[in-house]
Amino acid sequence: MSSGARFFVVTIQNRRERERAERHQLIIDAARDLAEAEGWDAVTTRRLAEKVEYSQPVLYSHFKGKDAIVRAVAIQGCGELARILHKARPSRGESRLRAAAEAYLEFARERPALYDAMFVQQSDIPWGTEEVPQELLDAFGELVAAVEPVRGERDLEALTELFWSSLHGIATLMQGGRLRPVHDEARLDLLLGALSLTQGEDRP
Amino acid sequence: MSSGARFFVVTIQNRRERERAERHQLIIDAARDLAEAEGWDAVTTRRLAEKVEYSQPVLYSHFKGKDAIVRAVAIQGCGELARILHKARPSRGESRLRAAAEAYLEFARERPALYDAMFVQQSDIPWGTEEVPQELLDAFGELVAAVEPVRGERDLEALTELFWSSLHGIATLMQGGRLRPVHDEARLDLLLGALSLTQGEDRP
DNA sequence: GTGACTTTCTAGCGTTGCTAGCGACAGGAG
DNA sequence: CTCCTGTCGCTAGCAACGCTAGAAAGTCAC
Repeated sequence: MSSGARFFVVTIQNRRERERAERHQLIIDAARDLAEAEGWDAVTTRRLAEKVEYSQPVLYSHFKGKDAIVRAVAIQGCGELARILHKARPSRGESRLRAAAEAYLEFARERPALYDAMFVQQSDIPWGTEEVPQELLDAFGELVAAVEPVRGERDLEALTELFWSSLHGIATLMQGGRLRPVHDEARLDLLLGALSLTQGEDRP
Repeated sequence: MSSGARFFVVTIQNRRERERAERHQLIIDAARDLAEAEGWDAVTTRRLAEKVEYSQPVLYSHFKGKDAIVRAVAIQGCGELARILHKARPSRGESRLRAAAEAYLEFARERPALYDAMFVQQSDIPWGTEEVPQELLDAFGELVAAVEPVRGERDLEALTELFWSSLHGIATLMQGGRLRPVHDEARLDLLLGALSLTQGEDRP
């Protein structure tokens, strides 16, 4: 086997790997689009296969199962959320905390299916100490940065977890129609007021 | 048809209705037990029918479908949560808000499947203005009562919604393993401190 | 007993996630 | 050019799902 032939083979393999990677992403995108258009119940392996114009078994050559596809969508969604939070900058007179909160809630409201895959549907994404996907760390990092200015003497990580939890609770209960839309504004104001280091004089 | 016969018929119908009601409850209990033991994925109509020792179609003579069974479990779960919150009284030096929060989180932790049916799985339970189940109003009412002492000048209903949202966010993210257990205590302390009307002097 | 009515079960439909095993095709060897 | 080999994607099918039609069993007044 000549080195030329080897080189040839390698480039062919590269092309194949590239095509495989493209198809991999195609599946993820199709699953996300289908879920956002018709909800996760509509995302069946048959419909997904039809959408990417391959047969079902092809999906299983890329992902271990349907759960793994949802997980891939979720992780990429975290990357997107991180980007959105990073771009969210306070307008005049607005706190960074408020800008982040509003961006987070808007994301959850506008992309409910994606949000669902990320934070509601239980998946075996390793959130613990081991091998957390970078996209997740990025998103959480953005929240930490937004909380930092109001941290005071409080534990930054715990405070960020509380901020995130509150936003998550609001987002999911709203999505389920369990909160009264009349209070949307007041609820957020109360959260931001409560988390901020005000001494109480600027509360209504 | 004599009046005696009519009376007889009526009592027989009463007995039948009573037996039907008992079986109705039996199905709900079986579904809840099965879900709590093995998760909602394990609650199939076949397994449920087997557990109540009837065939599948019997389930459909009581409920419109599987969703309706889950909904019934959820509503009764709300009643149970309301009772637990009502019994939750602060111990020495503890605020009522903290007692309620701890009881709520303990409920979510100890009965994750039940909690899931109540507040996570989307159902068409009418949360809006029309025909909200009484159990739900009771549970929310208990939260309102717990928030009232710290309300200050703030809108009581919006503040309660925020309190509930924060607890719900903490509960669900914890359940998914998305929060670090190390911060469990600090997170709750921060929430209670933030929501209370402290002037900041008692924050660490 | 008999006939009408209710209740319950058997059996099956269409769909789901997933997989075994076949056929087509590309690339290297002679 | 022809054969061989290994990769690749497809067809077809499995078990389990929610749900339902229609048969079978049971119950009651007469």
